Amino acid sequence: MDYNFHEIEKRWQKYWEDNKTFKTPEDLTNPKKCYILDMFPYPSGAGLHVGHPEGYTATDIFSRYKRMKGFNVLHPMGWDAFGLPAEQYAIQTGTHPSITTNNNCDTFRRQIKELGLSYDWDKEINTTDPGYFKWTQWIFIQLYNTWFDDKLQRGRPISELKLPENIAKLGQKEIVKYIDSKRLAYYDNALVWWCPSCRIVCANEEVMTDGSHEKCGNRVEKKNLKQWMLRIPLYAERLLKGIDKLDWPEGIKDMQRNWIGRSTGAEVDFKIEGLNENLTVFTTRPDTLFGATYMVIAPEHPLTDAITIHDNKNSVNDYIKATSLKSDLDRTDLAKEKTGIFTGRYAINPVNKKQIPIWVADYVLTGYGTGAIMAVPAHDTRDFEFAQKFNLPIVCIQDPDVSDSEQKKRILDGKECWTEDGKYINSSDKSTGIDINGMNKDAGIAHITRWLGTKNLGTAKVNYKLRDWLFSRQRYWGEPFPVIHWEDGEITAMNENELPLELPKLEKYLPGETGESPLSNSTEWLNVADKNGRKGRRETNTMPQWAGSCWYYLRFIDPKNDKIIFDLTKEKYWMPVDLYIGGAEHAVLHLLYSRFWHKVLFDLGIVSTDEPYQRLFNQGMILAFAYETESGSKVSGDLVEEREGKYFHKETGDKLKQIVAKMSKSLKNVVNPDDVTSKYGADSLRLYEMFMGPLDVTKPWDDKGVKGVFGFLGRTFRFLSNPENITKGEEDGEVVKALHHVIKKVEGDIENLRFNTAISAMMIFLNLATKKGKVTVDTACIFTKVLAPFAPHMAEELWHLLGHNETLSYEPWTEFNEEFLKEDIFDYPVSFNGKMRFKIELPVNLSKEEIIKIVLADERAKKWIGTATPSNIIVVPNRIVNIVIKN
RNA sequence: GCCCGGAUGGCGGAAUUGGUAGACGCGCUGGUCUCAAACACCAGUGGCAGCAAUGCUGUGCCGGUUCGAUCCCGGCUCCGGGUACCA
Repeated sequence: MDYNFHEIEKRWQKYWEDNKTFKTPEDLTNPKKCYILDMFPYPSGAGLHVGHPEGYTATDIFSRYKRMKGFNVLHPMGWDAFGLPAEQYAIQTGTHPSITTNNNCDTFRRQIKELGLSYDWDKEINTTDPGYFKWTQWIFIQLYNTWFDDKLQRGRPISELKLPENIAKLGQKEIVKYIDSKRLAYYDNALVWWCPSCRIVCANEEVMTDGSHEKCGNRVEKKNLKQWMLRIPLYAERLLKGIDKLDWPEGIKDMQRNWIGRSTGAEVDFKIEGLNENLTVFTTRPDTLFGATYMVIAPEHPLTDAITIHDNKNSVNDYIKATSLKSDLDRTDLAKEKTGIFTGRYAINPVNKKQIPIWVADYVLTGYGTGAIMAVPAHDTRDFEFAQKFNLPIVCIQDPDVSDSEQKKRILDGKECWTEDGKYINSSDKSTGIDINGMNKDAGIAHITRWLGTKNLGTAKVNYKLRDWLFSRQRYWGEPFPVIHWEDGEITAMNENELPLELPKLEKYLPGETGESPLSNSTEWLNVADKNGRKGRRETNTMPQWAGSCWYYLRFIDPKNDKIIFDLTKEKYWMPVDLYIGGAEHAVLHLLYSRFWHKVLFDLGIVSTDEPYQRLFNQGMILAFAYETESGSKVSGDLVEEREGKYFHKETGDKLKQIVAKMSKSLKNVVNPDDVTSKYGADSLRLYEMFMGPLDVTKPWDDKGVKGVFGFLGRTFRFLSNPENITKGEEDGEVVKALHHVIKKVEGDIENLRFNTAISAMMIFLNLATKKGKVTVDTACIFTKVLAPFAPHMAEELWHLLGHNETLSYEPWTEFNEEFLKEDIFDYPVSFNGKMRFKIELPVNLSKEEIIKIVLADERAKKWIGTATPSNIIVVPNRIVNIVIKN
């Protein structure tokens, strides 16, 4: 029978849809549950890319396998549909973004269904649906009404916030100010990244290291605007600790840890000469205080003006002005030539009472630590560079642990920077009574920190790189904030029963040049009044795209609930997500934001788990072949021709080099899943994407590889669909062994997401079966089930041809039998000095002595031993025999 | 600079993480079928030498540990990802 994949796939897709085969079980008593989630796509106008099916097929295989293993499976799909492209299209054409979005969703849905992915479409969600974003707004209100109790390390309702007595006395305005200062969501002036091209504010995370906007590549600027911010740093410690328990790739965990950027040290107070103020610095190396020869404050530091003495005012102000004009790109420029200016004033080093100059320099950042540092040029590379440039003293206080005596001398003389450990020198002072000379780093830090504490000069302190999350965008196509700014300055959140707050229809979608969102054009929507006639204005910013994707996995559990965000019993049953697969580009942002919201919801008793995603896996990118000339210029794919495995330019005839690059329109090497499906079928596309290589690595698409798996599927179908090949009665022993081997291999590989080797094992089995010419019905059925998660359409068809009337989606997975896998004989490799020379078949239960005896008696062994005497013979049972001969 | 990851045939990749390197697939070569091609099927395929048996060599480079190293340790080179004046 021919492998008519078009007909087979269409028929089974219809069957699954008509029968709602993949409807999520309602019965929540099955203790085996599995929540398998994909990172839901942004439905772009271009349709599905071959990168999408990679992750989707992986979760689909896992889902289908778990169903056969008797699990209740939740496997949903939806659309992260707020976003800039639909809005920009609206600006150009006037088409409402919801129309564009719905069209794109239709395309995506059709394409995904054509891949035979086993989603429960009754659970489909769309972040732009008011029934969905009602609850996004609702969560924002929860954040607004939550404060973080530092002692208990958890979020609590704002109603439980106790007012300090001194605040309570100050009156309503100060009380509100105090409460607002504790809310997880707050509204404030913020120096923000502004993309003049997109006319939009960007989060720190959306600005690339070269100062360009992630979305459009144009350069961003700083702008001071009123913005909504979320206090994610309060959860830094929880977010950091939570990472340890997660079954995530170590690399991703490291990236999150680095992003959170915890560092321990101390805050130290320095007295300022002639000012009744302390200058507080944060340092990770309080032990190096004796080497602190100057101090630096950020240009934006609040004390800058007070510290600068009269004579230096002009020069310092000029410097501050110059740095503020610098874009951050220049400020973090590669050259990083340090600049700075002396304030004219001195601080007192607490450990030795020495006067040290205070400088202003932009290599000290205002947003980290206290915005001021003590500079230890001998042991910090940045300070060293600065001190050299401005001729500031460099005092070495650690005897470097280096063997090179010249280098050692340079370091001791302050001519070279030493950042490693070493025993302290020059680190004692009679007037203060401290002496850490001879100690090493750990002891020194502990000693000095303790001393600072007892003298009230400083305290141990932990700092994080993680900053407040800028949460508003000057955009139309996003969730409106459920808040009102009243004319008297009060800000209130809307009542939960007034949600959702929908977007107004607009004539024009273009944002203002000044940073005003397009919503400010909609006066009717914008202006409100309360029952007392007090006038107010709605927030014109909208939420960033992260908002909808921060919690969608929760709504999937109960997507149609219009009474509450989700049913708590259902949440308790399904959470946490057991497997989450998506691209590594979300390693920090989405996953960190999402974990933050989840923890807040957990603290408020809304969710039952502390972490949302128990197991995470990142699929690698799929690249494509591209071609370039010897000089390295790229050649479009349609201008390349292949001759005898070599590549040439069709027009110039030049020899071309095959390289691997991202798929791009300009290189004409974009692979469209629709083309692959129509040529080879969805099962082939699925199988190829899984067979290309390990799921997590980047790998190039190769059309010829699709043909390979297509051939395998064709052979499988032709063999198993032919009744002549299917027999009754006892199965051949070798086939039984191979069958159980493939069951075991596939099972283990699916659990570990190693689909490429699972497929290879199935190929090996089929090769054996075709060689044998026939298999029993039982074997055919079992192998069909093994294949089912990977090539579900064909497996259903075979299952049907083998005499079944129902879907095999819930057929119990056949457990492999270890008995069948046992070997009686092992083919021992015999090696001499580690080099394999010949093999010898021996029963598996022989003793070492017996093995040695038989091997040494072998003619081939005699040849290799010759006249020598083996000095040692190593026998590893059922592994190897190694004979050691010394010459 | 710092933090991760990687380097195995012509290509994608396997190897129970110390025990037969190159599974499986692609490509290539030869053959069967065909008027021919495509499809399908059979055989071969790391490199070098040899008609062959077989031998030598081989997992980015240098060195080490070991009876034995793709795997462990030390030192490099190159490639990919993240991040960056975070004190």
